[in-house]
Amino acid sequence: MVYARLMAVDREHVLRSAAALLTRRSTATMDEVARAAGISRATLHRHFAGRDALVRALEALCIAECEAALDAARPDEGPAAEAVHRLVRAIEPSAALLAFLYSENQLFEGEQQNQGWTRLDERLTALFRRGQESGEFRIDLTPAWLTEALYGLLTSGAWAVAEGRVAAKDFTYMIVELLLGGARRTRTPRREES
Amino acid sequence: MVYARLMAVDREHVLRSAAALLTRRSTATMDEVARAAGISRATLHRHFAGRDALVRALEALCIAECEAALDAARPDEGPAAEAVHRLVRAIEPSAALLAFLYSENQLFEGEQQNQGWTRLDERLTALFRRGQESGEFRIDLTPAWLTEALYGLLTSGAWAVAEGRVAAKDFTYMIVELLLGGARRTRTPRREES
DNA sequence: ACCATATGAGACACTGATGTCTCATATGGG
DNA sequence: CCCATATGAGACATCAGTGTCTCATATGGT
Repeated sequence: MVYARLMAVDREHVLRSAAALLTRRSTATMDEVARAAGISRATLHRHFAGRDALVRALEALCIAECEAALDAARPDEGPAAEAVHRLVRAIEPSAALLAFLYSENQLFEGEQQNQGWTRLDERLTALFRRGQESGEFRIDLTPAWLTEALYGLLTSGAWAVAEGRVAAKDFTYMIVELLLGGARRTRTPRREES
Repeated sequence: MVYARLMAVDREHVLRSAAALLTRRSTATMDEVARAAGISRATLHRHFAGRDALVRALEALCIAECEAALDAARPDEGPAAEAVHRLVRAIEPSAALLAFLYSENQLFEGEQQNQGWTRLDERLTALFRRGQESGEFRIDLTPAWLTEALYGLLTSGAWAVAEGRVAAKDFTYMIVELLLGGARRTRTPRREES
């Protein structure tokens, strides 16, 4: 297997372009995915057994990215609010892919869904819980709901940016400010801007 | 056409059960949709030319419901925050259907998408803008983003309830409080509870 | 130059869903 | 009772996407 380097098509690039395409049109065909990656359908099939395998690979990629973002955000350090801010900033590049997978609800109805999601949920939930216990966050919104809401805002944000309704540079700010501060005008409007 | 009353299958019921099913499994087949409504596939086809027509009908239904909810919420009366609260409460029964259509992004990529959505967007945007001009809402989050975020939170909320992660009775409270007040604990924690 | 491997192009069968049709039956008004 | 209509069941062709295969060609080490 010294010839492994002959593999001109790198899996990473294929997954990237597939993510970019499926984010826009979630019903794109395998042929379109292949062409978007600049390869033939046959080659695509050689790397990913089928559409299902491709989506699973994207799922794994997204989970890995989200976990990496979570690691980089150091969720256990400093004020929870700032940790959330770091997290959103770190997860932004993965938001579009997350939005695609979020709408692929068939991923979660099977008997054996990727346990990576529940691990992510737990870590996010823990972050919000920490914020509650430290007195930073209100306690009448459950950590589970805050986690779910974060997912929702990330997907909405990705969509809004893709549609041109929100400037890409405002992505993090809009999400963090809404998630933490809400729309009501009462206190600490800005600050901790990047 | 005196025999119109012979129509045993009422369109409304079919749309309702289709919405309920597609909300859970967005890839449900026409046969499943028919069976869920208690009719045969042939009859379903007699009422809706095809799957596309069915989704379009659901889209129209959802838009009508949302507009009715918006009307009932009296978005131009009283404080904008309370209007938002009334709106979310009124739109709650349609949230699941909204979530389904929201993920059906093919609806928005065609050249001629239902203009009802843009009308809804405009009315929601106007509500948030009114809140900003009255000094209730902060001005650094654009009305367009607040509108998009509301959609996102509604779909997340519907999903969370369906998954059992959030109690159905908390739906409105969780969404309104997060959208208006955010997660940060600083001021006016509860109040204006239903 | 040689050779192993990866790729592209295309053909092919298969599958699942869709849309259309027919016919028998049930329903309800006249 | 008669008849118009709606429905259910099923057959049927169609179609798009998928997965598999073959073969010719390109690529890049040796």
